[in-house]
Amino acid sequence: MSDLHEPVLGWYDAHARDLPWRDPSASAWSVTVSEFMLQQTPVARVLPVHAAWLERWPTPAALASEPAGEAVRAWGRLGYPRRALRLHAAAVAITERHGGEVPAGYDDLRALPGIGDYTAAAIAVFAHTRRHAVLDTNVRRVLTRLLGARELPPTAVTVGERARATALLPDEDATAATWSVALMELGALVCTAARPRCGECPVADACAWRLAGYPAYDGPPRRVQTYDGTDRQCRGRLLAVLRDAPGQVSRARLDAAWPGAEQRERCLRSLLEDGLVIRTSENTYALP
DNA sequence: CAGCCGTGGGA
DNA sequence: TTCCCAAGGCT
Repeated sequence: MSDLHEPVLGWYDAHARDLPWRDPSASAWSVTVSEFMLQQTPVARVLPVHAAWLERWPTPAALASEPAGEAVRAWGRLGYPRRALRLHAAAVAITERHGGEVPAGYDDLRALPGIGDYTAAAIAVFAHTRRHAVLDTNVRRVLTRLLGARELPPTAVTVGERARATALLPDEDATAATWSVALMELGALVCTAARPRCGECPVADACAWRLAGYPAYDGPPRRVQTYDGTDRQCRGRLLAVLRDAPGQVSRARLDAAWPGAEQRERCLRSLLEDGLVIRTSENTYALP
């Protein structure tokens, strides 16, 4: 038992947020939906959409029985709407290949659309209490500071990071699961990317980064993605028109949503290629 | 594998 | 106001 376990688990017990997908009664499907929605979207914005989603589609089969466009519409403004498409596709696969039950094994989960290393581990651990390292951006930042004496982790997960995270897992499955969610929560609430609250950290005394005097990040520059005027913004505008309309939308309505014709054409084409939009007639479009 | 894929809120 | 994100995945 690492001497980090007790203080971190104790801190989590006292300070963890009461989130619906963490409730003991939460289904594996609820956890799955939350993990898709939380991919790059803050908790506060996920909460209401997650509740509405579970109310409408309490099981994977319920979602799978509806057109993918309904998932895109219900996704609302969470961003990255391809996630809605992938969640719908995952529901279909779960229904067809796993009898409607969210699989518990990492490999089965990893094979589902929209589920990468992080999400497969998260569902296996948080929904099925499996013992597996969960390496999200929060956990990576916490462990990098605590053990690596650096401010931020490298761009991609390294074998060393994974080995350290795995070696640090408590022996018991349930304790390991709580440990993983506790590290995530610590990263989200205390060991934040900017302005870490070391005064509130249960393992500040053991933190290699703090003990080294908080050396500044020295890796490759981390690019800030621009947004205004990009294809992402244009796609967002076009899709918002489709989402907010009950049925089909005329080409003119879409044209009015973005000024640049060339960029608008490119983006509409890419939305069609992604399957987020379908053409319903010569001059009308709709959600799939 | 670096770049692309949305969005709205906090500092 | 402007900047910087926030529980990734895919190609």
